[in-house]
Amino acid sequence: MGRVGLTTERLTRAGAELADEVGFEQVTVSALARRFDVKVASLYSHVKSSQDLKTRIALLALEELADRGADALAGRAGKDALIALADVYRDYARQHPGRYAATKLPLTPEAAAGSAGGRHAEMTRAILRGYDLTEPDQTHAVRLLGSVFHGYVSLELAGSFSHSAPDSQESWARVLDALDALLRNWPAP
Amino acid sequence: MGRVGLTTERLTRAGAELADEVGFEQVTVSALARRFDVKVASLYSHVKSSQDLKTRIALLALEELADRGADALAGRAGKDALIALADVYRDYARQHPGRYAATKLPLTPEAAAGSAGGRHAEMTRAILRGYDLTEPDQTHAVRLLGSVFHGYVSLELAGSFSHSAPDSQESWARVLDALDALLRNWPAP
DNA sequence: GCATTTGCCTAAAGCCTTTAGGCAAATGCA
DNA sequence: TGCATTTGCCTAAAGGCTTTAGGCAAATGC
Repeated sequence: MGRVGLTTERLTRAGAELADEVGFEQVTVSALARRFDVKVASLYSHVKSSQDLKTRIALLALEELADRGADALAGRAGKDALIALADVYRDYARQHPGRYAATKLPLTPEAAAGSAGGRHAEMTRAILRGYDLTEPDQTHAVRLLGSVFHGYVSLELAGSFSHSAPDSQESWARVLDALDALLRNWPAP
Repeated sequence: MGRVGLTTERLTRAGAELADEVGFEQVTVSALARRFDVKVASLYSHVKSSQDLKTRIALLALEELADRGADALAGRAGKDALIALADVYRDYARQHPGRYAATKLPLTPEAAAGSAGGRHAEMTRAILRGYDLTEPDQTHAVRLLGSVFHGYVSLELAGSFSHSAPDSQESWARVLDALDALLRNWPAP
């Protein structure tokens, strides 16, 4: 057999596609080898371990997501920016459920440091500049927004909102309305 | 070897303990067999599969959590109730991380139907009776609260809030203050 | 053109899941 | 109490995923 041209990069991308197709949990070095029609052991020259592969997929997804967020935020402020960033997360999760799941993989401190995690936090802070919050409330608000985005998208993806009225899309819009109202009217301690 | 007294019930409870010790992902039929000092195959008379075991642990955790919630809600209303239920989730997740992770296991529709999931939704609705919301805003608010509880607790458990000031405990309190304010002042569409 | 590097392969060990079939302890019933 | 049945745990075995070691041939570099 000739060479297929395996690469850490290609394996990571293919792993991300595989995750979207079968779920992040089901991403396996074996499945990836099958996809390239190559023996399993061959992959171990390019990724250290199954864990390493998953971490790389997570880092890729975090970067993609941060890139989309940056695009969406460009030129927007206030509620507009809030909705834009929120929709980036939700849309990404719906379009790429496996990759989105990957972003929730617990990272080692070193991996986290080299990840786009910081960019995500920074984007949320950027949104809050359109509101009138000072520290420490700004940090509390960052955490609240992160919780809502992550929580809502996770629950929606798990189907929690799909078996009752009203439509999840409608709740999403109203939840963002509510968050905007809350940020404009943040309670004093 | 004599009989150890394996039971679906005992396996489920031991599985939940194991989950809290090593993580829900690491709960394995093999590990459980080791814990009972019994051969792996023996467990298969009591649980159908590894998936079945995990589902049972998830259902157990959902029940425990609902029980705690019901206790906490008894005799409380308004912000008091909100904080009480929120703390139940957060405390449970901190005391029983493996069980908490189990509650996020995607369930089949049948399993979900027989689960305490309905009680959880009902408890959140009960809290909202202390505020002045009518449908469909009440449902939007239910989804928001669920998202915040789930999202905050997940992120906190993943360590997202542990490497920066202020303390997560403080953010939690202020986030609940903010939610209370929001519910008292829910924006019109 | 030859030496070195690189890429994928075979082999093998270890662990997890799951099914099949067996023996002995517990239980139930005369 | 004695015997039959059920029940509980065991051995055996097959199949899948992970990971390491060592080998050969294609690609690369001088």
